Amino acid sequence: MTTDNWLTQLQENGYRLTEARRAVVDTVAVTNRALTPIQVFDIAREQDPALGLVTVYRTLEKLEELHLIQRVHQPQGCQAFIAASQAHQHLLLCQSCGQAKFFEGDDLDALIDTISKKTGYQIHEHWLQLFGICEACQ
Amino acid sequence: MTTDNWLTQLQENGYRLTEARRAVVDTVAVTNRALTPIQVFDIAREQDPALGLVTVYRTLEKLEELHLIQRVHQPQGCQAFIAASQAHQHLLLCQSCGQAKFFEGDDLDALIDTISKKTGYQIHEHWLQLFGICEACQ
DNA sequence: TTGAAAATGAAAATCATTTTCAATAAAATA
DNA sequence: TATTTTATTGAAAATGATTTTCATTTTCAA
Repeated sequence: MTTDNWLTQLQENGYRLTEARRAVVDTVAVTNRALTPIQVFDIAREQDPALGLVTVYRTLEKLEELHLIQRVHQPQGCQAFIAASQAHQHLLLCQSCGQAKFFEGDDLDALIDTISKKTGYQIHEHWLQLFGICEACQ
Repeated sequence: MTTDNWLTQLQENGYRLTEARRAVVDTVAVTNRALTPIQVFDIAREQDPALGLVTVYRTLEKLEELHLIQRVHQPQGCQAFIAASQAHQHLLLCQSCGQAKFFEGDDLDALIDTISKKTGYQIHEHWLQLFGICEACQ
């Protein structure tokens, strides 16, 4: 299970297992849409009412550092986080309900190669994100 | 010249031409890298020392609304703006000096079509951004 | 079981951005 | 050109998100 795996990872990296971290992990690991710190706070407090917003920030920071979550960039803002994709994948976001799906984007190599030759840039990284409407919302 | 064109556009949309706006436009229109409001402020004040940061924010807001500038998303933050591309283009950013170049990305249609069929999403928009090192910085 | 060290929440501090407001400047009108 | 209307301005205050500080609590290794 993702939750337990994340907790193990935290532990293996020298972080202690606490009620607050369990609540944050339980929240973010099982949600398939991007959540802002405040949203995580609101949800996670159902499990741990004593949880502080500061601890949410601190826990998200650690989860990001361990690449267990990643920041999601959107037109409305870039403060939200989501469980990170394992392999090199890209995000597809529903503009209606926020649901997120990851997909493979290896087809980009040719395009990147072309751009590299055309511009003279050495290209090291790429961001691709798709926005649309999921089946359920259509 | 881009600067004059932007000023004309502002005027045609009912906004007045002021020293402050000229300074902000002169700054952003000629810079080929993304600038944060504070950076715009620092540069534009050389031309108009009385310029206030608030006015920078307000002017950037109007320029974005007229699609003359666009927000640039980066790992370090998403507060920076750059002169917008005319056609549908994507950004290539130098991770060393920040220089930005636009490129065409029409090759994406096939990929997007595949993802759409695979996921059931209707895809309405896509973001693609490349990061690397420009020729001068290599 | 105990004690050192990490983690916590609350409050304060910081930083970016927005709002308020009285003074000023642009441009429409006379 | 002088006048008037109205948008625009900068400063200060307010806001909202995030970070830091700190005394207290909790975890976990010994």
